[in-house]
Amino acid sequence: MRVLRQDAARTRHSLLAAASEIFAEKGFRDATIATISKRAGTNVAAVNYHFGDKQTLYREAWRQSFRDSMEAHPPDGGVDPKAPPKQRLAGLVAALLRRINDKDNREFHIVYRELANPTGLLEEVLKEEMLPLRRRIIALMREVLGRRSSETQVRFYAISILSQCIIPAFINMAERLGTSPEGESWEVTDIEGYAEHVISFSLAGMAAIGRGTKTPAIRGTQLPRTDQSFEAQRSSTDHT
Amino acid sequence: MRVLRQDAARTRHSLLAAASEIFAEKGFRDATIATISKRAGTNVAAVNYHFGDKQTLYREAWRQSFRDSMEAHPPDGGVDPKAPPKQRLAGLVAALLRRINDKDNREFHIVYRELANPTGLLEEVLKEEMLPLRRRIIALMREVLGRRSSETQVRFYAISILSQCIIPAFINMAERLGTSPEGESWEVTDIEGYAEHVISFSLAGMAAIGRGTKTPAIRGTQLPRTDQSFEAQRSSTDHT
DNA sequence: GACAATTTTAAATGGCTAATTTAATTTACT
DNA sequence: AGTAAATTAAATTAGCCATTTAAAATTGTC
Repeated sequence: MRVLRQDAARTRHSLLAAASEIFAEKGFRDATIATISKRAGTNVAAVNYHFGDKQTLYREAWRQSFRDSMEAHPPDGGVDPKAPPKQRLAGLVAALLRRINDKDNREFHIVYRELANPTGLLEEVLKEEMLPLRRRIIALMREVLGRRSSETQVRFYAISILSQCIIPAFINMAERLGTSPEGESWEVTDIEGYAEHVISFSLAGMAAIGRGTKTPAIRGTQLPRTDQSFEAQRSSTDHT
Repeated sequence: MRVLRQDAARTRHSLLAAASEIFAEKGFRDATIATISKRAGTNVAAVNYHFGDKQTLYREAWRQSFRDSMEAHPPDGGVDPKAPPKQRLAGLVAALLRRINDKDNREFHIVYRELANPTGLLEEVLKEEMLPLRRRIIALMREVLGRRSSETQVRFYAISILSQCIIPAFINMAERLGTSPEGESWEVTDIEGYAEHVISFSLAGMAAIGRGTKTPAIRGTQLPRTDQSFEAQRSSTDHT
């Protein structure tokens, strides 16, 4: 009969931790079991002993990172669930920003690399964990916007807000490529300050919906539509 | 003495086109010369004959894609340079959105993969081509916001707008992973409609800056700061 | 404190992929 | 027709890694 041993649990944890780091740094393919077990301070065979194979380790590492991440930054941002919607939205934004930009966040980086080089290994896990987050955001947005707003409006506003929360992390990655000289970087160092900006910016933007379909400011800026954008593009002047 | 031949130019072009596609699909490492030359309809040796090595082909392919992309969607969005700032901003946003989300845009995808798996091969080229874009945006933002706005404010607003333009492309990638069920996708299919939303949303958000430092709506949503966030920079309030 | 299962280890196994070069052949241009 | 340019197929060269095995070490229990 199986007996759980102390040492086993310890190496299992080291492996998970190391795997999260390495997978976040290199993605599934470029991360080698050798590197991972080295950082974990164990033998290569340990991975297959404890997890069966690399793929399982990958999934488990992501799960672990996700749990850690959500625990460190609960999605309500510490705002009372009974607080008014706008305040809860502020909490959500702050939490999201803190979570994604937490330097200890491996989860985001793993997903990021998965997006660029899909392995398909996280499909189920992602579906399972991301959907509730989406529903939470949409529900909150609907509350803030009021029920006169359409489905697409709710989605567009949600996207606008989400995008602002995600981008600092992308910027950080881009900056690591060595683009942009001194003082001309997009990098966001003051996440808390930025969070305040996002909230004030977004609430003001959302308030516009209450003041009629379009603000006067918009009427002046009629979007010039280009020819190809009218009829669903016919493969923009393809030079075959 | 060297003579330029017709066939040479043709295969060179096919190679560039094929390379752009494949590099955009797979990134530098996973793209093989074999695949590229096959799609181009030439022999494997052709790459080395015409470009010397894979790396040069990579750089050239990106350059080509970038040129195509910028030509298809000029950054002013077709708005008269003498038009009022807000209108020019609308043009810039529309152009950016169209450019990034053009299904023929390889450039963006190549950079995207480069971010996840950096090769360092595009460093110079990127620096060279992206900086002017950044400066253009910042200058325009400063114009729209007026000169009472601080450096950080200008940057934050620019980031807010940029993020909204970039995200649809990221969403598309994420959706390709097969996450999110029917009708619960973040995907943006109507780019033109979304562009209008971004502009109205953002102009309203920016208008808030004129109405005092904070709108009444914000005062109610005091951000609960976490311990580690206090110390953090107070650069968000510096009116330079 | 010895036994048996659990865990760790070092070394070996097996398998796969790809850029680049060469030398021969074909093509295009004068 | 002749020659340099361009294409081709095949060979060359190079690298890297997950997993398994069998033996050694450890842990917990009786």
